[in-house]
Amino acid sequence: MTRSEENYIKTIFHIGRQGKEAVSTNSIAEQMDTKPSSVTDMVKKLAEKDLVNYKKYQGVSLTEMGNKIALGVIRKHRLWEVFLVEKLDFSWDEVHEVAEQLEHIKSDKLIDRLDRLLKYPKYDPHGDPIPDKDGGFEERDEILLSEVPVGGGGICVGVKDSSASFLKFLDKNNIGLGDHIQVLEIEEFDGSLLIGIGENQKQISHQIAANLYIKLKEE
Amino acid sequence: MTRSEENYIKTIFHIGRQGKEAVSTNSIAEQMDTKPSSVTDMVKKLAEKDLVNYKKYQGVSLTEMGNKIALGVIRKHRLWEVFLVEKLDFSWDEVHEVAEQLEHIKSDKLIDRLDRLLKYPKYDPHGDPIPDKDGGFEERDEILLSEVPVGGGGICVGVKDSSASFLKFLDKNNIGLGDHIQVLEIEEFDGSLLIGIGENQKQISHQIAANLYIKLKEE
DNA sequence: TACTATATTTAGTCTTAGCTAAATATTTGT
DNA sequence: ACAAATATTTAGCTAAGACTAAATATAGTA
Ligand SMILES: [Mn+2]
Ligand SMILES: [Mn+2]
Ligand SMILES: [Mn+2]
Ligand SMILES: [Mn+2]
Repeated sequence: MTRSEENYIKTIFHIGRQGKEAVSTNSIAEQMDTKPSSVTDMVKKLAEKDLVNYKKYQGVSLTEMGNKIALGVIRKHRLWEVFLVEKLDFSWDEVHEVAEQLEHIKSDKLIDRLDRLLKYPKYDPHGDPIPDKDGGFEERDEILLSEVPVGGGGICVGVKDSSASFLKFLDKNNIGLGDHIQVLEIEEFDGSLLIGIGENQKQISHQIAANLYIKLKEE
Repeated sequence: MTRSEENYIKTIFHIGRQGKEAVSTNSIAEQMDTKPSSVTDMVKKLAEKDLVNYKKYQGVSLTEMGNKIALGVIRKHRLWEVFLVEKLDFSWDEVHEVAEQLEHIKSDKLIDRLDRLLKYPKYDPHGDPIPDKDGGFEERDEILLSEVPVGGGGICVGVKDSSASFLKFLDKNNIGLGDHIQVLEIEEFDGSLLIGIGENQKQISHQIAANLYIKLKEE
């Protein structure tokens, strides 16, 4: 597997998660910041290697093998992100780019030992689950803060948008993973929310709420 | 800098160390397991970028800039090797291949933090010095065990050949960095040596002795 | 249903980094 | 000093992975 092939497979996996129809050529091109024609070329090569199912004009989906590889790359990406934060004191908005490179390093032993060093973490710094060696996931049932009704609440366990700008914004506003959040009011006018976070209260836009995952309080 | 360019620069640096004439096309090709014609192509490109001095048929040498880059890559390589051994319990014969990949990861912050995590090591697992951020070296005055006269000795501080097979051989024979070694006898016939190592005595071939660096006892 | 807009593929080109075979320069031995 | 051996470069080819422009298929709409 070349670096480029791995990036395609990973992208197809990510797009495929939400909405389970076949993934379109254009959506891959957009996500990878490349051109549709380049995608077509690569997709043909991946189909040749039995990593994707592909029928001209009908989009593409991962085969069993492709899925396995995607999960392997994602595992590496997220473990490296944990490493950068836990061992090298990177902040959560700095890790993605570096992990994008590190995810392509080839050594099973390296990744197993890294996993051990980090004490087998289940989630990465953005709250995304880390597949285990066999591709097994920890599915957490979580809900976007924007879906929580007034009076409800829970613990903030992840972000949907993990762009540096969003993450920095959260830092600036003292919102982080592990925080207890209550929805106190929802504004009719613009959908903004008044939330209780720890001891404090804050007004946040709908946009923000739509990018925070909440694990509802067990009852 | 592409990965390939970095590898060429690094190789030119290493060959240039021993014997300070210009480095020949063929020697680069041999070292990199590639063809002389490919080397010529790449060397032209590097000359274009002012990383090497190159005159047709006259060999090649690194410019100031090329030297800087070589030292940067070597620094990364050796720091990663230390990381693998110290933090992930790799053995010294397993680290090279992985470091060969890791040395091309691009992030100044990453390498600085790694350096800090490892407590600013001065030498890698094979006893090779690690350049600091500015390319500064710790030159140690060391000598091959094969050059030590009978009666002399010191501490084993490095290996010249760091192939896995040699390193495994040393492990098997309980010879490692930090060991105190005395030359007790040198056999006329085949140049083999009787050495005192710690409390024990051992017979080793000239070949072995010619690949162990010794720091002579201060007097 | 037919026309138009959009999505996708094809054809042809480019760059990087390799290769082989042939040409040319340098070095060595007599 | 010169011929032979060796080293190096040039010329031309290849594959991966991109791109643009043109062709074609699909989808949406009147
Ligand atoms: Mn990431
Ligand atoms: Mn990547
Ligand atoms: Mn992440
Ligand atoms: Mn080393």
